[in-house]
Amino acid sequence: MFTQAEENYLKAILKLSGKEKKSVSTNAIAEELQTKASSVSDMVKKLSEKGLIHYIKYQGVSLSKEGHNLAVHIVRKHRLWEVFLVDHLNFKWDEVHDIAEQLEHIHSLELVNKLDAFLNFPSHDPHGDPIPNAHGEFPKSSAIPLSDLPLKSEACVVGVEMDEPNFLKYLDKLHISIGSSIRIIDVNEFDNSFDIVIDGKQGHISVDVAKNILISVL
Amino acid sequence: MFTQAEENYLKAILKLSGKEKKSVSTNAIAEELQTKASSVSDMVKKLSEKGLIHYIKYQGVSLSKEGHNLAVHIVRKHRLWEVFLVDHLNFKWDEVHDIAEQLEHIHSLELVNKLDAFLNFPSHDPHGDPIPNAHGEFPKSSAIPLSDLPLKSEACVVGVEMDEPNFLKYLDKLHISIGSSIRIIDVNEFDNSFDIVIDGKQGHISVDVAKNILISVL
DNA sequence: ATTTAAATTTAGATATGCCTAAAAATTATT
DNA sequence: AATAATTTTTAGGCATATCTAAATTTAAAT
Repeated sequence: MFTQAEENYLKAILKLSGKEKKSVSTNAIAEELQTKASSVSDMVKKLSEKGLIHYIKYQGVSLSKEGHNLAVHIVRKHRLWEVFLVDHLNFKWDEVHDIAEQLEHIHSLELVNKLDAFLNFPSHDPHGDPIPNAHGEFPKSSAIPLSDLPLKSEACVVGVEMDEPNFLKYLDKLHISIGSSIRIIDVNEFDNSFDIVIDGKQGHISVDVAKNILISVL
Repeated sequence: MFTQAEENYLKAILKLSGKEKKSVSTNAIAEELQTKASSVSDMVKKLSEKGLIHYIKYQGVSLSKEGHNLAVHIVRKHRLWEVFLVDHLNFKWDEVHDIAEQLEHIHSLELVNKLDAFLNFPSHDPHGDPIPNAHGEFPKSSAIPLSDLPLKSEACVVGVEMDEPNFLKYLDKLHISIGSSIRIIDVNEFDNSFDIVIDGKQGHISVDVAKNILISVL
């Protein structure tokens, strides 16, 4: 069995290595986990000894097969619990992250799979993030950031890149939610901000917001 | 915030002090938590410094107001999660204890109360144990051990005193479950075993089993 | 009331996971 | 290529939570 600290490191490495599975630096992990590089060095040594990551001093780390599987499983748990919290306990999408951070460390394969079944095998969490299935496979998606959407093209909001409650609450205020229809009418050269239409109504957002909204072109 | 270790100690002290709230010995706690008396001494000192228990060296411990509230809250969480696991995820009553032991340490008052509402404010868990409400009040009950039931009186099974999977599975085999109607037809002097009738069918159980079945006289 | 036995506490170790500060290795700059 | 800047690692500490073994206190027995 693994500790919560170990699991959090694996999750961070999975996130940082991206789908290209690039090698991750000590500093990047420290930044992601809001800790010190020296602490990362310690932990990375331990994870390497346990065979969960590949690690060469000064060269960064990458997940081993086992480490990858474990990290994906934790992501699976996190996202399934988020679905439960929002769909069944009436939490809002900006309230569930911290609770799911705790729930993802509950150890019971049977629990995860029964929860999955109870939730009807959801493919995405309340933030539009893909949920890996029991075999660790992610549903494929063609989502791109709203900031990459060509002018005038109609698209559908399918997710967000950021879980910060303040960002999510801001989207609520803008009436942007998953499933919203969205279109860019104009890009303002001055600050790169966007004039948009959401579900028929006009609006205006910054690049930073546009970058963190994921859409699927219709 | 408190650590899981601290919470487990408080829960153990609550259990051992009983409703008479008697003082609990170091050794009893060590036995309950399957640890060493020296470890208990260390922890008890810490809990005392934090104001969660009253502690006089060599004289045992008792819960403070705050410690009692916290312990009851953990019991509340444990039992609510058990209801969720059995009623919604289709776990059997002998499978939920270990998972609930983990879930009880999730920190979020909102989560507990929303879970409570989702479950329709249950008064008892799958083992018949009373669930304290949001104010920490237990539903009152007149349950007694089956071993104390007078001969021939009809009673209803309302709970069990023990969560060990082997015991619970044995009850399943005997077709004894919460809600079963039960009656003692005879007590066998030789080994104090009981001849019983469960839901109309005859059976035979040991004292140890009878002591761990809670009933309510009709 | 001593002695013996049992329970409890302290002392000293160990393992985890984190920290600061200093050293070492790598990368960037001139 | 040598120096500077950055990154990463080591060294040494600290807090939690546990342990064994020894010392102490309380309770039981003669």
